[in-house]
Amino acid sequence: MVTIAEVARRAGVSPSTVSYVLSGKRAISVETRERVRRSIRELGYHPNAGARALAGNRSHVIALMMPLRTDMYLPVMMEIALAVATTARSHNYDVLLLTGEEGASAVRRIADSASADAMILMDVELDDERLPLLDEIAPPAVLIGQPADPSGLTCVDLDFAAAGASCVAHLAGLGHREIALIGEAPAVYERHTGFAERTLAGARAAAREHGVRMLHRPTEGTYDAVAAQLTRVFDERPGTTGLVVQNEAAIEPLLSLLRQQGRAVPEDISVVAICPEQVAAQASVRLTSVALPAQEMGRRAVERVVERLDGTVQPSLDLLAPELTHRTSSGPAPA
Amino acid sequence: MVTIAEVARRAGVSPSTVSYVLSGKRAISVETRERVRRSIRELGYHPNAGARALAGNRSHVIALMMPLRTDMYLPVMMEIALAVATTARSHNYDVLLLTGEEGASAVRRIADSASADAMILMDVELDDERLPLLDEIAPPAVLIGQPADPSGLTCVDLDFAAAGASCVAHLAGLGHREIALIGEAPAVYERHTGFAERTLAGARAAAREHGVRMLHRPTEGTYDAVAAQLTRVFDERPGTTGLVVQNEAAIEPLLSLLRQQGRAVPEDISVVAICPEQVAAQASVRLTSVALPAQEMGRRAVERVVERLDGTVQPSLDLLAPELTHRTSSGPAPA
DNA sequence: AGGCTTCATCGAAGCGCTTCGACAACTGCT
DNA sequence: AGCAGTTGTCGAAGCGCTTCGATGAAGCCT
Repeated sequence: MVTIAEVARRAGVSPSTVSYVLSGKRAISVETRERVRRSIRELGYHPNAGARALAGNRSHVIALMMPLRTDMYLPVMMEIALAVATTARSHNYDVLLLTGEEGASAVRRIADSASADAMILMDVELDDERLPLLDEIAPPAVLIGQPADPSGLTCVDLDFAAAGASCVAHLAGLGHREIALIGEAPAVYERHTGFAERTLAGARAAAREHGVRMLHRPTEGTYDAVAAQLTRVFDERPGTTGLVVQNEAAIEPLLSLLRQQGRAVPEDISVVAICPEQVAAQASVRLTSVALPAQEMGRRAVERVVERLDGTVQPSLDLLAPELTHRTSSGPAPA
Repeated sequence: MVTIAEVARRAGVSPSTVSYVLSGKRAISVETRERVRRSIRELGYHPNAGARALAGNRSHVIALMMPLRTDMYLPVMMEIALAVATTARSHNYDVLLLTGEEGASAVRRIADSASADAMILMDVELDDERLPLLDEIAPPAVLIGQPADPSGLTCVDLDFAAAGASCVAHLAGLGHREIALIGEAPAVYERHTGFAERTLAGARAAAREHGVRMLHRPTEGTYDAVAAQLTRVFDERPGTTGLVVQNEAAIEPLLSLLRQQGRAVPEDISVVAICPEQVAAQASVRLTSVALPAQEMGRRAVERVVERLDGTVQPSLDLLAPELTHRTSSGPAPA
């Protein structure tokens, strides 16, 4: 194992000088700096992480806590996690992956053991059990998602209310007067998941504003469940000409069912989805959609973390504006 | 911050005694042990990770390296990652998440800085650039996937050759005589990804053995690409009555297309997939499938790591036997 | 009873790094 | 010429833990 002492010896300086070259916390002459750098390169030196954490009081690690529920959105979560990890690396942090399984106690453990300098909590729920703990611990936390009361917290999230509204506005602008929101599984609403409720609220408000009638139908992602909900929609509101879908699993079944029923997209019925770009672009119909900017959220979360870590910025709510991309699944309402 | 010294003082013992209670490396009387434990509990003590790593020469961290390519299988990777993390926790390890982006140099960095006691490499390719490095570093590595030459390495993987074979055998057993393997994207084969090639080889061998004719058609996961490949299959071999699908993205488009073409599943055509259980069970037709045991692989990988870490076991190739579940998408070949 | 083990505990060293204060060598004033 | 300030470097302390050797007490044998 290569130590800082060996690097120092080879460069003809003291260990502390090497440390200062590495951290830049004191001025070092150009020649010395270069000599040290060369020595580091030639020996392939990487500072011992434990020693560095102990002496420096920072671990150079960001903890990433998965949601308590991992029954859904695996791809989205993975995308966020990858974005967090790569962005973190670009700021010289590593990422510790914590599962929801350990629950709130993981927050305590990581904080107490100084395993991480900061934490990112994914997919926080409106009333997340981990939140009260955040006040009691030293390392700053950034939330992906939005709890009921985000005051005093640093949050990054898509503005789901605006996303719901923009889907409705899009359809209204195309002349649709009766629409339905095909939502997440009922369980998601029952546990008051923030993003689902905010999307719904945003959509309802927009519907009111534009004088559009809107049904809300939560659904499981299975083919049969989607079929049942779709039938209900058209039974109750035969004049429905627009669908907003916020349920990744339901998308393909839905398109497939419409095809089977002889309802052409977008001639007879328009579909707007709230889902990852990739899903929208790869679906059997190229879907008009509001993107779920997973990567962007991961990236921003890390940037908020870094800011908190090396400046004294205020906690803030960072809502990404939804971007609706018009593809081929939506068009003017049939006459 | 609570230190071991405080725990010791409160329990009326020396710090070293507390350490021995924690590690169990020396005999401690029952009363002392209990007193120390109580003290730990009451103070909410968690050992400082950095100090522990430095003094003990083990970080209690397992590094999980994502594949170099992350363009695919995000849900599967996420499942593996979650299984790795939870299993690791149950053995008192944390997991450091490394992206492929950093490439092979991440192996060096983690080893040199002693950031992890072991590493798990996901989705290794036949000729993975990270492999040569593994010989040069101290921490043991476990691979998920199988390189060209697995000798001397500890690997965990589904037995894809057997998986391919069992799909073909299943169809052959139902009387099918002409089948097609709808595979991953061409790029996957071009870069010689192990699992895709082994599946193909296994399927081919089984086809030969059972006297079945088999076409192999790699395909992108888009609707249009699947449609094109499907057309080609039925043009070239109108007698095709069985499909093996190894391409998650292609599944729904495929089922949807068959429906549109008026080919009933499984009356006219049988479909067998190699995909995660959940996908097979939630598809628009309940698919006969060989499961991709993501969780099991993650779990096993950690167990191999732990074995390597605290015993001296030999490197080994751990191939999971494929399990084919018969659902409603496959049946007797039409007369 | 004296010497040997065994058991339970302690004290101190040291893991590799960061950081603080000290200091020598310059610089630029007056 | 003499002094204050600046710049570049060093030595040493100390971060909180593990572990090694030492030690005292207790139990066992002859």
